Amino acid sequence: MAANRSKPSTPDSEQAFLAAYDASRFPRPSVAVDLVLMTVEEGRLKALLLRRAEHPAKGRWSLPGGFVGIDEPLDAAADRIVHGKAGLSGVFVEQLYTFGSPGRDPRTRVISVAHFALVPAAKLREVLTARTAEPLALAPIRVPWEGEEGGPVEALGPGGDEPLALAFDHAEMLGTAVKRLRGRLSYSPVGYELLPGEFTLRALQTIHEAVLSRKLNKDAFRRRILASGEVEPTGRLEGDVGHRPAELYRYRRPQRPHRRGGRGTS
Amino acid sequence: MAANRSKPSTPDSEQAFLAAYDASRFPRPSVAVDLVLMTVEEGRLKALLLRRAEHPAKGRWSLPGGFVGIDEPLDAAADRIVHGKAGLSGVFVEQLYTFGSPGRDPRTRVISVAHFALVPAAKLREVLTARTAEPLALAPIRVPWEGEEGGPVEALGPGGDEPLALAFDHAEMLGTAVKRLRGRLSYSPVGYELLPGEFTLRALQTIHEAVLSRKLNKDAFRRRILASGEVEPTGRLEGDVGHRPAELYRYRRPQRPHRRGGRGTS
DNA sequence: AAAATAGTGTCTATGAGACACTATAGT
DNA sequence: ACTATAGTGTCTCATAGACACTATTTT
Repeated sequence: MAANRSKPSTPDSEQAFLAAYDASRFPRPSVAVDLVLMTVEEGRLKALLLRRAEHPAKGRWSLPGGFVGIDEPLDAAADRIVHGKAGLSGVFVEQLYTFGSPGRDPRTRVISVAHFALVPAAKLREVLTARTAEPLALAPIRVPWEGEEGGPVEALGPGGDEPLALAFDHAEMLGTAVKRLRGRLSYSPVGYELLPGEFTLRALQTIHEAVLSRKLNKDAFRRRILASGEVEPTGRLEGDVGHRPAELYRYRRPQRPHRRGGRGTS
Repeated sequence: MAANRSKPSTPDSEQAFLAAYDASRFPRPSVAVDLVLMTVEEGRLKALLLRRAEHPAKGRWSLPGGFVGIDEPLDAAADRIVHGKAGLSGVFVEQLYTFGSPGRDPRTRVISVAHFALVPAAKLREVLTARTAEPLALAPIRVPWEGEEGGPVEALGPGGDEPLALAFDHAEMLGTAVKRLRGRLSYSPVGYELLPGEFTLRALQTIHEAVLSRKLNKDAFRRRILASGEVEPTGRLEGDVGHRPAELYRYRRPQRPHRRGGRGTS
């Protein structure tokens, strides 16, 4: 095992063990936060990527991220990336998984606490049009597995077919995010985070279908959503659609289900 | 924000951002792994705790843990704690959540990647009897919330009613572990990790009931488990039970569903 | 009027809870 | 024989898929 050399000779002793791992006497890793900013646009699941202009992994595409400040909570770091990098606010952010293989970053030992964020397509698209100077892309995700099997996924280029070269272990991070999102969708009202304030049930269904990569039954979907009580009709109808307009609904937030962590910092 | 002082004056630039966070120029946190070793014994969910003999949090009870070696993968560190601290092998270990509030450890900034592990009661009880020198306890967990609501939980003393004083944010870690375990149980064959190789369906049901903190329907439970194909009869019967003995079953591992992380390292 | 999608009613298949019943080892 | 639990068969209820049908707006 990798840690044997730093292990004391009395491995059964808690005190000796902790003492041997005295934080000030051993090298510490860097800790970063990476963000999987996801949306659904044109019926496809997409994620925000950034082309790396510098080494390491120069020219490859990576998730937005940054190192965690020594006095900064993890969720504050995640919010900082979301705000600073993308100018977004009020989006759903949740901790995802921590990636810590030695060698995942060639510079030094970097442990990255991946987060995922859900943003309505229009909001995320604004970021791209506002920041044309930066090499940003809203890349469609191709998921090579069914259900919640898991594993790395591909991000596709603007053509929509050729996969992009991803930096570090970011294909795995993306895959973990998709897996989590699929799991959430089944029992958690997380689809609304990807929609504007008012939406049609058809739009909500499209979100679900894009995330799950499978068609859903229209009738059963409507019944299930309406029965859940998560949604309430606004009385208004969508307009300009060339056919019968659907009613607009809004999400009834039960008690602000956006869990924005906030363990000690604003 | 906590990180503003280390933020460059051009926050829109990815390159400047990363450069400003150059890992070698800023203080790094310590990274630890803490383990929630859980079992079900006498129809109760229990966790392994350790009484801290030294500062900080001297005299309080804490989860077994340790710092992560600079070249050590996170899952290897978790295995090391499980093996070294408890002498256990072949148990189910899974990454849980990363806790990183500044101030959660009074010594220094410590970010802890919590893991949870599932161990059959007999196996975990052996550890306690083998290591009487160490202040270990297998504490019943009292969960003050329903379903998968989440939140901190209490660990109870040997009397089974008075709560133990827990160190750091370990009540939250325990709560997160219970929440995860409850979620898993519904759709993942994780209950078998808490049982010996052969078990009766009644024993499996007891596991489920203890984890979920609610009674389950006997008939529906049997039907569901048998229909799942996760289990196969051994043909043998339990013995010495003062009534009709139940048939013993064993878990049919489909393709070794124990996911033992292993991201790049053996 | 035609096109296109919104929205509703009904039938069916499936899975869980409820309940009653039979089966069997130990005392 | 009695007790306690194992194990089975059947009914009912809730939910999802399938399908047919009606409703309404734009062109």
